[in-house]
Amino acid sequence: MKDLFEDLNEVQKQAVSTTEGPLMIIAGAGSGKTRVLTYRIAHLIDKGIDSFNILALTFTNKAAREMKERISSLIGGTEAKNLWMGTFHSVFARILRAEAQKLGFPSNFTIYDTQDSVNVIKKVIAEMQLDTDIYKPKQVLGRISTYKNNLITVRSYFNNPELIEADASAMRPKTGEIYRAYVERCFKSGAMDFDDLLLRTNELLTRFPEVLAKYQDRFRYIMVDEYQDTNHSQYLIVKALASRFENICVVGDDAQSIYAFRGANIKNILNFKKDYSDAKVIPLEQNYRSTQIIVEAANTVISQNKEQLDKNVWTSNPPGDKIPVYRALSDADEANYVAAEIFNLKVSQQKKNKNFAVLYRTNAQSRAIEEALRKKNIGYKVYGGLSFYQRKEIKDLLAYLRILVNPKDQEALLRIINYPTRGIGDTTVNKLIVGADKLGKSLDELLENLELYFPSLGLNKAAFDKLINFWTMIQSFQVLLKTEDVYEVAMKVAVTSGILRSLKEDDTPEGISRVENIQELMNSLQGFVEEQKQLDEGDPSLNHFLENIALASDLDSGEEEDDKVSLMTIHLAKGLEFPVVFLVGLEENLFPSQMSMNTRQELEEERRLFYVALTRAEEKAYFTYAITRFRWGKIVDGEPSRFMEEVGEKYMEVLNVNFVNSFKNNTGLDSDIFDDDFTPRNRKSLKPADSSTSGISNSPKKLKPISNATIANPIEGSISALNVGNQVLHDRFGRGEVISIEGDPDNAKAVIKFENEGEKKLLLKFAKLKVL
DNA sequence: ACATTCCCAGTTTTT
DNA sequence: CTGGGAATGT
Repeated sequence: MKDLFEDLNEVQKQAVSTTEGPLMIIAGAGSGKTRVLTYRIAHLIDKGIDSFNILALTFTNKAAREMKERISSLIGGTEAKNLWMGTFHSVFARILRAEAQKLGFPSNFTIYDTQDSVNVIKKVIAEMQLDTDIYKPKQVLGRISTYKNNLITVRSYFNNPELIEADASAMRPKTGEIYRAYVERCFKSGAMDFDDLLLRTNELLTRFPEVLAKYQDRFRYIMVDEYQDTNHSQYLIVKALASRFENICVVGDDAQSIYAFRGANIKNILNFKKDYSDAKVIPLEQNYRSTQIIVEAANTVISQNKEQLDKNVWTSNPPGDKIPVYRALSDADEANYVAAEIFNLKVSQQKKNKNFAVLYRTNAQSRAIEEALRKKNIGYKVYGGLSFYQRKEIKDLLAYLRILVNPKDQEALLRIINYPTRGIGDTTVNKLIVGADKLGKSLDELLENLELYFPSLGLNKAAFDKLINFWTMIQSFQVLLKTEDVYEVAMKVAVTSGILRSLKEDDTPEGISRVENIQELMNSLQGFVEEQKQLDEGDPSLNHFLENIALASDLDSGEEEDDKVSLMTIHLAKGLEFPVVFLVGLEENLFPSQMSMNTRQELEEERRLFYVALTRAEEKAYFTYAITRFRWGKIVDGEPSRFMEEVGEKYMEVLNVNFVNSFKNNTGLDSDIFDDDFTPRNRKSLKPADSSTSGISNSPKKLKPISNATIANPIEGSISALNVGNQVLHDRFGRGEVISIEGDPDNAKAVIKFENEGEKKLLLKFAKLKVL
């Protein structure tokens, strides 16, 4: 057995060896957080603590799996066998399965994904005959989610005049009613949504002290990763479980909190010391991942945030390259540049595809990149977006399987009762629903005894027969499930239900791919069965399979071995690292997103997101932005993201802004601005980047007709003509006067006194200034 | 009851 | 431009 401490620096050692009492590890980006966590767990077990008594909560399944593997390789798999490590959602889903009856849920409750939840809300809104323009299902669900994450149950909602008033004054007075109906419907369906997994756990631990005691006693050592992204509901669970032994270790980085939009509360980490007065705090500040340029650039940006804990992330790594900034003419140009650059680096530096990641703010941005990579025959994988299990054909087949496990799952039942079409139309289904409501029964109870209820439903004979046929088929699957494994059953379902047949009728490329997807689902079912059979305590049940995929993220399914460029949103990239990272779409209104510029808090979260993105890079980061971009089928103009301005020219190398022209046109500009630093080396950097790399010329003359505003190069229009004393107009800050100009031409900055915003120092190549 | 067409709204991020 | 949902036609 190796010495666990030999691979660690002093601070890390301290973090690993502090096993008793509350501990907060503030782990800067790339500071070896995962290493500390895994070693700490290994150390605990090494010390003789039974792994049965350890609970480790991670943010993704992938992180959990990787950490488990690393622990196993440190101390051997059998030692760590009983360790509970997983996401909040999966760990507490497991506990809820064991205790569900106490809460009136079946132990095989279904887990609704967001789509399911939205569908339920839609139906509720329709039944209440509310206007979906006012009650937008997604928004309503978001509201409900916020309530749940803050432990506001339906009952406490109606006891809280402030909440009722808030919804009323937001012109949505029925929100509470929808909330009530939604919760009731989920309960009747034996279903929990994502938020329920946490909310119901809280309910379980509060209402049943003996249950709380049981798990408190079991989990004597608790670790929480990514603590900055826990929401109130999660916070309370951890607090309750840890309150007996207080051996709680939380790890996080407030600078990387990027999930406020789904209820994460950064106060949890900021207030840890208040919650546990004897808490130790250990900061991990040495970054082992990135070059100095990257670390310092990231620090510079994040230092603009007001709300944060003091820390000083540093690195002893080499300085590395400056961050190239590519100004693209369009999203396609941007994508071509990225693809060309990847191609070049593969040739010149023998890099592999998997050394690259392209990170973007929104999933929709992947398209252009994909196209460019395909053209150059560079293998890539897109993570996130529409995940495999969210595809219609997959959800359809899964709905059949869900019914078998939990016949009360109304969402699933309604999805398939007439798919593939079998003559059970809306009229029939509505009669069923109304009848079920009147009789106080669930749909499956009606179908189970249809002869009995038939007279009161007002159905015709034809409909009756079709329903009987349908339900008989479902029953036959249920019988099959008792003897056959889930793969066999799923195969039978796909064939007998007619799903496969109806999909095969469609021989368009999309149709063919749908059949392939079904095939792939079958493969994964087969893989699941085999894997579970091999495990000591494997559980090859259908129930278990469905839970796995309900809580799986797209990150989990990747075959790591493949040599592919990774394309993903920044959110998904959290916790990952790549030698070379392209940060694309750095434009105002895209990143930062236009939805997130209303309050300082929102903007600070975007800034943290930028920090996360930049710190994923080990050796080299690139910034790109496009001055025009296709968005919802239209071309829209973009201007450079403020985040580049915030990074500062010190760390960036602007590739392709045509300064030569602006120099020639220079008429009244103070000459000493250029005299300073205009050495040959700098002159070289002033040239536009080699346009052959992008395949598109940078020359303004060849610009596609875009709007006038875009053709007016901000540099030509501003630097050359800009003098101290000029009156200028800025898009965001309004009118102002130029106080001074400084710096070399490609990085000239001006201090401008704005009428309303006061004095600001702006990097001219990014500030879109209009001289008045 | 079902298929086809047409229109519109939406893009922030996810367990 | 896409996908969902309504409207329309058979």
